Amino acid sequence: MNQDGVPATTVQGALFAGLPNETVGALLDAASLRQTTQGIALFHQGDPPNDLLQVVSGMVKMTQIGGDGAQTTLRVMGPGELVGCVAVFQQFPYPATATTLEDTVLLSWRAASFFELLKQHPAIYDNVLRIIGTRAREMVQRVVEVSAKRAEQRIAIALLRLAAQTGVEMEDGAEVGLPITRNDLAEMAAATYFTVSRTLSKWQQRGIVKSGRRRIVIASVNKLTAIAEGHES
Amino acid sequence: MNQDGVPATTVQGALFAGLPNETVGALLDAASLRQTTQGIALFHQGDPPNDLLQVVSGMVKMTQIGGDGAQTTLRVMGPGELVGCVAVFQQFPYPATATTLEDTVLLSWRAASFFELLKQHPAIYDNVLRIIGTRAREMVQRVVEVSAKRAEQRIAIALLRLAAQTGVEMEDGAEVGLPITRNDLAEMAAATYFTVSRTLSKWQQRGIVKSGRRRIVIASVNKLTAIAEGHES
DNA sequence: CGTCACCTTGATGGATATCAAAAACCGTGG
DNA sequence: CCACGGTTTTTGATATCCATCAAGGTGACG
Repeated sequence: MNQDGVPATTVQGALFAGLPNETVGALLDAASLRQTTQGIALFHQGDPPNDLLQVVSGMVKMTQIGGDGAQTTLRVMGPGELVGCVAVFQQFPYPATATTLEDTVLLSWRAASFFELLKQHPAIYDNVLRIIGTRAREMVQRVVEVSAKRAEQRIAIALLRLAAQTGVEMEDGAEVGLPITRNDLAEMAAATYFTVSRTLSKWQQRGIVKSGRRRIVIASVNKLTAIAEGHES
Repeated sequence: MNQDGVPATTVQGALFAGLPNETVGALLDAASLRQTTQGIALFHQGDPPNDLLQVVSGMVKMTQIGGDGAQTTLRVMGPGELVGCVAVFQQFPYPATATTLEDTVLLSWRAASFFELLKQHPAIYDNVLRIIGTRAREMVQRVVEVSAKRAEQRIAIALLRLAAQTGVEMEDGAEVGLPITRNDLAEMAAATYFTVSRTLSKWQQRGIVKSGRRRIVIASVNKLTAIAEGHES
């Protein structure tokens, strides 16, 4: 891998944090590169967890589809994040489907070879533990949000999170850095796209956001944060 | 600890699974016993994560209280389960408050001494990783439930989960094994106790449950499961 | 037997989903 | 450049779920 043009010094992500160069090298040697276009499913909910993936560039969303057909987006993952890590370590079927939101490059390890690496380089354990622990805390956070907050707040939270992950500064605010439909946002916020549309319209009138087709600019992060926290007007 | 009357062979819980006797002994030696009555807070949301706890007997519930005062019960934990494990391993403030639901006995490790043990007995890592990974998967599950299901389904799910954790067989069904108020159930199901009361009344009329003051018996697990899965009448 | 905690039930309202229809937008192929 | 077709978005009307408010009932326990 190193000779593939990915020098170790540019490697980023919680998996590699604080590891000696030798271990980083071993990880990279065992990985393969995977490139995809937008809209590709990296794996499907229910598949056996054969591959551990790390986003190098691009974005991936994790969605679960319930028995009744309702889609829930669990999270959106960007560069440096591990996709499918809990499933791989626990050898459970992937609980959700991973879909690319744009052209995406990934590092990929076969589960078996990753376990091999873990055995040889126990230092990786710490990072894995940290990553999974962080994942657990994030999900706890989401449970509370969905349980206790109203749709408008959840939409604000989802938008702010997206902006933090992908936002690009504009002269008139922060624009979400990838094309996003009302429906995408609805799945992230546990609402319908009707409600999302109405909410964005209302915010636009108040000058909090500017939105177009597949495009949202946050004009006032402060006001949106206030809404997210329940300090409603 | 061994000499305190808790022979290693009776130790249970995912933390000890598969460990050599020597390691189990070291864990027990480093632990202290903690006994509490019902209704005691073991730690509070926001406290520094000083102690790792394992339930030996009894039940503990984890609740988070939001800025607006709304309580959400994240989960109920029984014998063998680790309370506060993610917070301790990540050294983050406890995200929720742990309260005993009945008289409870716990094993307790100070965070520092547990990390010491981890270093000396790396085999524990595997178990910790497994426990936290399982926690993460459970929380993902909950996100989907709360996002996509209706109140009646969530109540059914909460009841079935409680029965699985604490249920005792009766001649007329499975009784939830601890006193539980409508309000408790409401916090678990992200609903109000009014809705819980109405729902239980309806189910009682249909012969699915029998409920009294702080007491619920599931007369038909099958029917309740059908409701939980959305196969409504 | 009074008091407190818990539970039930009804009436009402608000938030949000659902249904319906049309408008805006965008890429594409003529 | 323009017309077309599909996707996305908006907006309105309505229905539904569930929270909220209000009032009283019921059981446990000192």
